[in-house]
Amino acid sequence: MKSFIKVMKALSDPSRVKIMKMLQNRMMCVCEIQAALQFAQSTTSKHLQILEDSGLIMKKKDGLWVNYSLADGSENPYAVSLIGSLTHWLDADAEIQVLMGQLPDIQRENICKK
Amino acid sequence: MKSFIKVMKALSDPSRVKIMKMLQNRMMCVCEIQAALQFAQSTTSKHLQILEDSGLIMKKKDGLWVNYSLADGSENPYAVSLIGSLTHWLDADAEIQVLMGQLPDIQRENICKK
DNA sequence: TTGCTATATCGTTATATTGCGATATAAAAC
DNA sequence: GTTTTATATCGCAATATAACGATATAGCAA
Repeated sequence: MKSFIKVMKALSDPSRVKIMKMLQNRMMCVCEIQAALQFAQSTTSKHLQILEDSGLIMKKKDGLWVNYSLADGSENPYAVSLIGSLTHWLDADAEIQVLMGQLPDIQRENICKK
Repeated sequence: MKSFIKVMKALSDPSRVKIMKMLQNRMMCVCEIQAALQFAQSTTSKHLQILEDSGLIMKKKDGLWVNYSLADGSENPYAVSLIGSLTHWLDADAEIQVLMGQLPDIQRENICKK
């Protein structure tokens, strides 16, 4: 029950769902996600932590960057199913489409390392 | 997005998930659900309202009783999918098994009409 | 070493959620 | 009509969540 509730809670926030949809497209570092969602860095980091803790996403350090991507699902069986469903879900959603449209312009080279 | 979030929020509470699992077994009135969950009547009613509003369950009046059952899913496409997944999910969960075990003893004839 | 950059964590505030008891509504019985 | 019963709604307290800024940590560069 606990792991199920964790996945559901993680996906009951629109911002976290947006993160899932972006990661479905490609792996991203924290500052890219932050730029896409227009959130403070601490807020972005916390959302990512909740998603990771539920087994929906995973992280991989690359020097100074931390790259987040969709989890393979080995952590939480309910996460596998939801990740799969989310693949087709919400593609027609207006908010998601706007977000996806600006995704190509969000690259860590342009955002970080000022 | 909004209807998706509604379903996820509805299912991020253990008590509401329990209600879903019970209704998967059979239709129930409010006082039966209240007895099963050991909640105040107002609390039970509120949970049911949240589930109904998300399109996960539906109600049917029968005189003084209001019978709740799983929705057919015409209200919310995400609800259909989750109702389907929940059919097999959590059957092995300890809390759910205890609840299901005491379900046969919970009948409106024994609970209401004191 | 010192600085700089990306990310994580802490502390706080505003809002949302969950529970309750009290009250209101609706339908049946008297 | 009044009473009874099942359910819904209201108002409140306790807790959880989501946002922020400030600070801490980790890794590269000089």
